[in-house]
Amino acid sequence: MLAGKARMLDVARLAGVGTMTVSRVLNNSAPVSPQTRERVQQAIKKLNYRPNPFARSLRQARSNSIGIIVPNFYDPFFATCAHAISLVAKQRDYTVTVATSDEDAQFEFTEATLMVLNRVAGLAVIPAAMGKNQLHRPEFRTTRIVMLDRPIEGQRFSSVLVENRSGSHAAVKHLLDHGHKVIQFLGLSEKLYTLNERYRGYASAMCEAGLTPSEHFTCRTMEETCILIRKAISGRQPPTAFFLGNNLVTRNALHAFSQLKIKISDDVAIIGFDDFDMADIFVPAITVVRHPAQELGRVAAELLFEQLARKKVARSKEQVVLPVELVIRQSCGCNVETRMP
Amino acid sequence: MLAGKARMLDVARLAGVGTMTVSRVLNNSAPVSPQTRERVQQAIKKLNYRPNPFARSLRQARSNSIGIIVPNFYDPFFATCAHAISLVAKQRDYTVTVATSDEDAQFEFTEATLMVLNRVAGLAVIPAAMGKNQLHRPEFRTTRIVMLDRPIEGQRFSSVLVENRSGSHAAVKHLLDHGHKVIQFLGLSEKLYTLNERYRGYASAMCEAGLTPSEHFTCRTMEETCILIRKAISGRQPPTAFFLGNNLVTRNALHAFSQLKIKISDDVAIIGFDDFDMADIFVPAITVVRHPAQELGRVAAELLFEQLARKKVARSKEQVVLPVELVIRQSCGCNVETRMP
DNA sequence: CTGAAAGCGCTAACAC
DNA sequence: GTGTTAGCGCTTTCAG
Repeated sequence: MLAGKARMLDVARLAGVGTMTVSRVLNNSAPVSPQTRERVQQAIKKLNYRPNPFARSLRQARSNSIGIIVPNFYDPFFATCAHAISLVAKQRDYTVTVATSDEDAQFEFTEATLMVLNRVAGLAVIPAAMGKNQLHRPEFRTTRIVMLDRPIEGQRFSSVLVENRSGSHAAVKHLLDHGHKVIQFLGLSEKLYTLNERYRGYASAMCEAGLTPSEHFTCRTMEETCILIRKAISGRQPPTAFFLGNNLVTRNALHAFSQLKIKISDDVAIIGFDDFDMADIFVPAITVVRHPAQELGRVAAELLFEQLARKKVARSKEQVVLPVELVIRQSCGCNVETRMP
Repeated sequence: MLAGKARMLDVARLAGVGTMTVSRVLNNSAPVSPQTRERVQQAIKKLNYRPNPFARSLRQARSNSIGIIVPNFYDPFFATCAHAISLVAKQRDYTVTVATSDEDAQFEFTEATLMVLNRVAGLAVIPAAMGKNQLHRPEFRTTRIVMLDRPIEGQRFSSVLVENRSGSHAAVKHLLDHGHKVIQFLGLSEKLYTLNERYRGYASAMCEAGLTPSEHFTCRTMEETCILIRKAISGRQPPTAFFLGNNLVTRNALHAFSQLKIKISDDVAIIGFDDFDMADIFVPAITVVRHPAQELGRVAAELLFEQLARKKVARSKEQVVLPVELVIRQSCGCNVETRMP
């Protein structure tokens, strides 16, 4: 028998009960006697019955589906988060609809609106960096939303973040322990919450060591980064180490160093925030602060489902902050022996 | 006025028409006089009316949503394809639900079934490599499905592929032009369609040059790859160049070369299939055959929507094959000058 | 514990 | 061109 053809009425007839009893067995929404339940389940199996999700959603005015909005899918970090969220959703028999904001709060708003019109049960969002966030608008008042990676200021939304500051602090401390005195922070944009936090972690470590922080926040392209680094290197107090704010900055910086014939860990030491696929293969292997991307998605999804289980939209916002890990390889100056098979 | 509160009846009353007229204006499903249409549109706007997607789907027995199934999201190639598909879907006012198969045909089947039960209008799939494909089963007879990147043998499904053979042929030809005589092919698995095709392209180029192909198809881990390469290098006819079947193999091989202290382009030349994020930053920069991942997703999505527009499920299968591009950098032995900003 | 009736919001089919 | 009727398949409500 083909799935999706039988209706609830067919099941009810075969089991010799009313449709409501079938519905109750399916949803555990009211007690059903064990014998009746058994008969109904037999009938369901026999007919290969599956409830029609639209009829159900139409009646209940909400679907068994959650929405995910991330800036893009190119950044493996975002892709990994999205994947982790969808794993949890699958586990709970929810489907997932996805959309990307391209870091634009306006697009994010459009996508979120569309999802709400499609009656998603809730939303998991990595908020767009550009523009004014719109998710606090009244039309989302009744929508459960959880933020990942970046919080939204002064709002009701729960969020799951990572230890940006302490992670950066530890990384910079490691560079200081290697004897570096002039360490520069390279960021992507002042608009990004994570970059700002990481800068603070960096700055506090520098200050504690009695050193002056120095930063460039605009490593958006390889060209820009190259120019910035060249200028820094040829200055009066050339940095002997760099702390790179995220994987995009790391990418740009690596390119710049190669262009400028600067040898990493001979000429300068570096540590990046956010691990990436080739970090351990690079020569020298790049020391990084590792983001628990998978965990971030998982926890956010669980938080969302927790909220869905509650009757009312929560007024209080929860914040979960996940630990990060300093993965020491070679670019920091450590001489870690690499394994030979 | 909050969206999603007004019903079609409210609009009809305000406009002084029947609900069917509203429906017709909304769907362009039948002619409506300009004046009436105008009145209806005014009412829609005034009430901020949005049709209820569930009621619509319930009635039409299908949703305005397509499903995407890819092996995983970690591989940027898959993520990019998925993104490109969802862009097209958005353009056509379709929502997208996603799922991953983990390269397992059984999981793929489960996810596809779930999506069909959720009445997706169609499916875009990068078929799982492991296990016997299940998408030809009768329960999918009425489902529009388009395959990307990998076809399914002898089935009714349209697919969008890339020029695996000729791309590989060109890459190997390039290595031959550099004077290499012993070139080895490194693959990931014989189970992967793409790897097999690329091997054929490699082999034909070798044969045409009067040389013997030589391959290893099991570069699944860095350790395995390392052992294979070491053995090859220390053999009687050590390869002076390698052609790497996909980005995972390239990754493993790069790791192995670094472990074995083999200098790329000094000791051996390499070309990889599939561009990757750090390829141009590596020292030396890696020459690759570039996959048009974005294009692949776009074309597949358009093919799918074309099929959706047709009344009946197409019996004939179409195949689109997209060109690839040899991106010459340095690992092949070319001395391409890198730009300085 | 169980069932019958009503109706969620929309559109196909048929009037006019 | 337009309106009326019926019903998609389910669950809420209320009555037993």
